[in-house]
Amino acid sequence: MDEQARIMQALGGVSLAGHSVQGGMGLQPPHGHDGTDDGRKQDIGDILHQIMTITDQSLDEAQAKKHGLNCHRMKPALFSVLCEIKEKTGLSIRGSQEEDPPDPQLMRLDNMLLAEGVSGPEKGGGSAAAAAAAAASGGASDNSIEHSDYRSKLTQIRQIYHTELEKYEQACNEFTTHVMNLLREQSRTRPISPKEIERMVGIIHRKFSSIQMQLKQSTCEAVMILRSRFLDARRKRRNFSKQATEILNEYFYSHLSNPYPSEEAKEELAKKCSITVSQAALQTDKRESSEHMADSAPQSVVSNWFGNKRIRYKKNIGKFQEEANLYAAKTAVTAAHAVAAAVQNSQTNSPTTPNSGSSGSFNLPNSGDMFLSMQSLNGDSYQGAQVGVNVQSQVDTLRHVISQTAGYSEALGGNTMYSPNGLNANGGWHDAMTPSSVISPTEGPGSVHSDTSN
DNA sequence: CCTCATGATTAATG
DNA sequence: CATTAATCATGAGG
Repeated sequence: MDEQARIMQALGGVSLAGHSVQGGMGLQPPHGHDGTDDGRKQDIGDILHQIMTITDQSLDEAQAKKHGLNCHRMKPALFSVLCEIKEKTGLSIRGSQEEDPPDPQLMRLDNMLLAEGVSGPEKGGGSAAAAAAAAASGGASDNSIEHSDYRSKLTQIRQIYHTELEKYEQACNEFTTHVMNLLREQSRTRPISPKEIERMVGIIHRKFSSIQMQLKQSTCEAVMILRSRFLDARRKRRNFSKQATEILNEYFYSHLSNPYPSEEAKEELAKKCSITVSQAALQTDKRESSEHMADSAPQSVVSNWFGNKRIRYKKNIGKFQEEANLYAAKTAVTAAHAVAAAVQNSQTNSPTTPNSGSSGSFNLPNSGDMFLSMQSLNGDSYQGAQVGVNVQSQVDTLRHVISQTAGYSEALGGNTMYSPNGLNANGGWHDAMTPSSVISPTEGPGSVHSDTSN
C-alpha cells in the first residue's frame, strides 16, 4: 500500500518533471508527504489529468507521455476500472443479439450448394460424390454426353467457389488478426477489454460471413442457370429415335382399344426402346433422396409418350390415320396369320359377322376381303413385326385395318371422326376389355378373346 | 425467320 | 397415384 503510493508519487513526479508539462489549470504539484489518502487521490488526479489532456499536446509529447503512463505502476488498476466503466456505460452494447440465429437464408443456400454438389465433398473422392452425380444422372452412369458438359461446368463453378471461399477465409483471418493486434496494442493505452476485442472479432466475422453469403448466393444463381441450361429436360428435349417411336407406335396401335400399358408392359417397352437407342431421357430428377432412385426414368418416359399419344390421337384422329394404317398393317400381317390360324382351328367357317358392337361407328360392308385389303395395305415395308403379340392385340389391329378400309370405301376419307373401337363419342377410352364391346369380324362367337390382361 | 411435331411439365380430376 | 388437358420449350424442316 504505502510503497505503491510512494512509487506512484515518484512516477508522477518523474513524468511531470521529465516532460515539463504544466497542465496550466489547477494542477497542483505533488506534495511531499506520503501515505495519506489525500496524497493518493491527488496522484490519481494527476494521472487522470494527464490522460485527459494528452490529446491537447503534440504527437511527440503525447507519445512520450503515453509511454510514461504505460509504465505507471497504477496503470493496470486504472485500466481495469476504465474498462469496467466503459462496459457499464453501455459503450459495448450489442452483446445481446450476438450469436447464432442461424440465418435461414444462409442455411438454405448452404443446403442447396451441398445438394448441388458444389460445397460438398470433392469429386475425386468418388464414393460420396455420388450425391451430385447420382442426382444428376439419375443413377445410371450412361447418357452422360450431356452431363459431361454440365459436370465440367459444375466443377468449374465449384473451383471458383472454393477458391473464393478460401480467399475470403484467408482475408478474414488476416484482417481479424490485424485488428486484434491493433486493438491489443491500443489496449495498452486505451481501455479496451479482451471482451471487447472478442466482440470486435465477432463483428468482423459477421461482416465477412455476409460477404460469404453473397458469394454463395451468386454461386447458387450460377448453378441454377447452369441447371436450367443443361439439365432442364424441357430445354434439352431429344426426339426419340426412329426405332423407339416405331416400337411405341406399334404397341399403341396394337392396343388401340386400351392403350394403357401396364407397368410391366411399360418396362418392357422402355427396355426395348432404350436398348435400341441409348436415349435415356434426362428425367428431371427430383432432388431429395439423391442416392437410390433406380432406373425408373425410362418407364415414366414411356408413360409420357403414351399420355401424349393418347391425347393427341384422340384430339385429332384424322391426322393419325395414315400412321395408324401403317402400324396396323405392319402388325396385322402376323396377326392375320395367327388369327387366321386360330379361326381355322376353332371353327372351320367364316364367322357370320354379327357386327352389333356398342360403338357401331363402323360397319364393314363385306368381311370377305379384309385379308386382301390388309395385304394391299401391307405393301413391302414389313419387317420384323413382333411375335409375341396376344390375340387381343391382333384383333385390335385387324379391327383397325378393317375400319380403315371401311372408312375409305364409304365415308369421306379425310375428316371421318370415326371412333375406333373403344373410343367413345365424348372421347376417353371406355374399358374395351369386355369382348362384347366391339365385335370383330374375325372373332368367332366364342373363341379367341383370351388374354385381355394387357 | 416461321411453323409444326414432340417430349416434358403442370394443374386439375377422380 | 394414374390420366387428362393444357402448356412449355425445343428440334427439325420449310
